[in-house]
Amino acid sequence: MKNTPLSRRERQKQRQRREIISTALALFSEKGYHNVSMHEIAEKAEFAIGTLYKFFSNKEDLYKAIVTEQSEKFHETMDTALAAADDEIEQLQNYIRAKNTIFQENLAFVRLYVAESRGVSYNLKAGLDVEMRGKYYDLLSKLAAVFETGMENRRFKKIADPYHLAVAFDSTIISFHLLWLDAPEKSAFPDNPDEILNIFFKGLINQ
Amino acid sequence: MKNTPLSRRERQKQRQRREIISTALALFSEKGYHNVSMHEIAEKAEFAIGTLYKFFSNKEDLYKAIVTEQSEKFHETMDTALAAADDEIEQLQNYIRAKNTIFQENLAFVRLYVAESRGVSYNLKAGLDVEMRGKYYDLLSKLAAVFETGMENRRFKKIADPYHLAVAFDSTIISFHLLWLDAPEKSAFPDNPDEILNIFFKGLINQ
Amino acid sequence: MKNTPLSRRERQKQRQRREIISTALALFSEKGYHNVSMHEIAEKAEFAIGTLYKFFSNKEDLYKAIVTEQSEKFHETMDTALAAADDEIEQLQNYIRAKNTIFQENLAFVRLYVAESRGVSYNLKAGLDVEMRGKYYDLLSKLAAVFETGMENRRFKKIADPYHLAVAFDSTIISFHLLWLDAPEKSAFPDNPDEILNIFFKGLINQ
Amino acid sequence: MKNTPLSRRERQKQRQRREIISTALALFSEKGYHNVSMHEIAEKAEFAIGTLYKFFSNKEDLYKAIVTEQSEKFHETMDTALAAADDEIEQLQNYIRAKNTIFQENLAFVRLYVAESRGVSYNLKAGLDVEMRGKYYDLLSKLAAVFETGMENRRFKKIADPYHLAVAFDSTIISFHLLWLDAPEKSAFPDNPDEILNIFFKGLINQ
DNA sequence: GATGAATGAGGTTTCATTCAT
DNA sequence: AATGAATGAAACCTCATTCAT
Repeated sequence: MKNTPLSRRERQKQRQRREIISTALALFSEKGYHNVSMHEIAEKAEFAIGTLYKFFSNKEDLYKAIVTEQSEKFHETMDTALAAADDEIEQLQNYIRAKNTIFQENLAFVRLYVAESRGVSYNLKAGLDVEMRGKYYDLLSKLAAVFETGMENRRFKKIADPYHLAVAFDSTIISFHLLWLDAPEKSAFPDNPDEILNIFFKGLINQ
Repeated sequence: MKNTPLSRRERQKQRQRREIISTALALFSEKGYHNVSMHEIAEKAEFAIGTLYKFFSNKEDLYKAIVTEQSEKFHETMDTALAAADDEIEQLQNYIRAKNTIFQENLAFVRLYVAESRGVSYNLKAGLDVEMRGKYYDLLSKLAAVFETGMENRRFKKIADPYHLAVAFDSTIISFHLLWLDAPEKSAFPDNPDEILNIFFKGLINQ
Repeated sequence: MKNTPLSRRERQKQRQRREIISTALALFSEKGYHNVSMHEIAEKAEFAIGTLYKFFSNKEDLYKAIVTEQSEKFHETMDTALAAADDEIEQLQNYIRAKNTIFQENLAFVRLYVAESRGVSYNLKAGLDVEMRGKYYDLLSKLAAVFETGMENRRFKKIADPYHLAVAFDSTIISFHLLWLDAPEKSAFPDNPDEILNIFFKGLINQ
Repeated sequence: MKNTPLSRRERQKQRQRREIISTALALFSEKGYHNVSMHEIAEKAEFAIGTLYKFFSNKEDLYKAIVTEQSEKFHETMDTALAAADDEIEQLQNYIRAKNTIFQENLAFVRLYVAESRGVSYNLKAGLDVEMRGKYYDLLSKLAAVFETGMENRRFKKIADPYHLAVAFDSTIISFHLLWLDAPEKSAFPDNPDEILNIFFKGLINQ
């Protein structure tokens, strides 16, 4: 991460930027974009309102910075997870585990991410939206490729279109997460990937 | 509760109420809760602003009314679908078909519903949230019961916890819908339930 | 002025509009556009801030309304003055008198008008400026026509370009007004047009 | 007052001060006082914002410095022009020429000066205003003295009060300048003083 | 002495809600 | 009972000014 040694000034600036982003993320995630005022963010982050505007030219810009930054982190992690194995089943296990980790470490962001990538995002004047969805579709395609390769390998049966499988697989993971978030008592956090893998691997029908 | 036929006055009032709700739904769904003003709703519905406040005591109340009303309609339909067959596979087919129909007939609401049921509802100062989730969990339980019964019947293999299966099944359907909504060119609308059923029924692994 | 009989509502609205314009004019004229806040106008006019925005969609709009309205009144009066006589000297006398009257009756506006039509108006995002200057040049042209006709009649000598004469004549009147406004003790208000006429009519040089 | 040669330090300071003033003048003149920020001035002048405040205690102070400095230069030039001849007609010619030169060499300032001397100075919390007007009236008095002397000499006819003549004469010159500034195509720049002199010297009326 | 990051008062504008008619 | 004019709290954002380094 350390590329060029930053001046003390520069490091201080980066720290402040992260401070603002982190405060804003917490508030947005808790109350929603429209229910958080710039004053509130400034106050909680212990900066003057003007300082926020030195870092982000307006509220939307701050929001986009949060989403972009985290989304990049997320997609990097997921890509790495898929690339860390050759075996398709291992790849799927990695995928689940990576998503679990991200989910647990960024609970605040998860809400925003879900809102943006799957839910309804009128808040943003397009652009961000489009970009994020693009990345999400890329990830789904990579996941689909795992299924496809597995089918070519004869490790997997050709039970459905690989892209559809990817959609089903990913949405199932997310659902488990959200379910747990909503009502931790209703289901254990799917720490062990096997429960999900079973659903897709074993086949429900008794022939 | 009072089943006496409604007076003309009363019927007129109901009609107006529905008119407002329908206009508000269209606008909220198109632009998002925070980007629609009460004035805009009043104008499009051709009522005076004061009239809106005769029916709904504030903006949030109107929003809740929309969500509640539609959500009731939705859950009734889904319950009926599950109850319309004894055979578990038929029940699952009905479930998919009912969800497809609702999705297509209430595209405007779907956006709101997804936002609400998926855990991303900052808009509401809690309360509604809880109630809707409760209903949603009830539905998931009924779906889980189908899987459970199927397992007891030996129609289904015990590959996973029935409730988890319900979550996976339902979220997969929703994902297909949202995927199609987002990018109709990327996937056909899942009119035929078989694609989804295959994913869960056949089992991916080649033994 | 009374074209169609206005409803009481409509008349009330017009009265309020005039009230706002008049308050804003007084404040702008006293302190300058940038030194008057919308809150200040609202308070002095005894309206809520929101009410101002019902009448004028923003601060600039209010400003333009003032300037446009008064400028129209001004140019109408001046046109009428020139048209009210055939005799060129009478026309010039009328011109002076009309300007005197307007000046005295609209002292507050005079400052703004001068600022806009002659001074430097960065305040406004063009448009208004252009239009007002256009009208002012039209008036100067009409005044020039009086000089030209007079020359053709042989009532006037061809001592200079008629348009230049018009400019000199008009600016002299304005200067007298402003001089008086600034320092009433330094010069009597030029109620009697003869002093100005003498300057242009009699010729300074003793041959 | 201290005429000792300035230290290098002192000279450097003067140079910086002039640099700031000149940059600010350019910006104020281009966009207007209220549409130029101290940051913008600092940046364009290549000083830190704090440095500006070392030279001028606030924005208004900077503005006053510009106006005062230029106005002194202006009045010196005009005084010199009037003093450079004994013959009244020559004096008037000099007056016109000097004003032309100043106008052309200080177009940026002219805009500000006009705003200030013409009575439309809301920008300043009084004070400057009064001083500048005083100087302007002094100049007018000197010009009036030329007319008065000319009348006593019998070079000029007593067609009007000398002070009034001075006002008319000066305002006519300014008008020609502004007219040219506004719409160069509508009138040639009055390089040759004769056109203006004719207007006042020859007398319009044919007897 | 110079710097420029930080401040926060104050500006414009929106919009949910009230209430006299 | 319906209306919609009026309200004003509160949002976003700018920028003159200060002061620690």
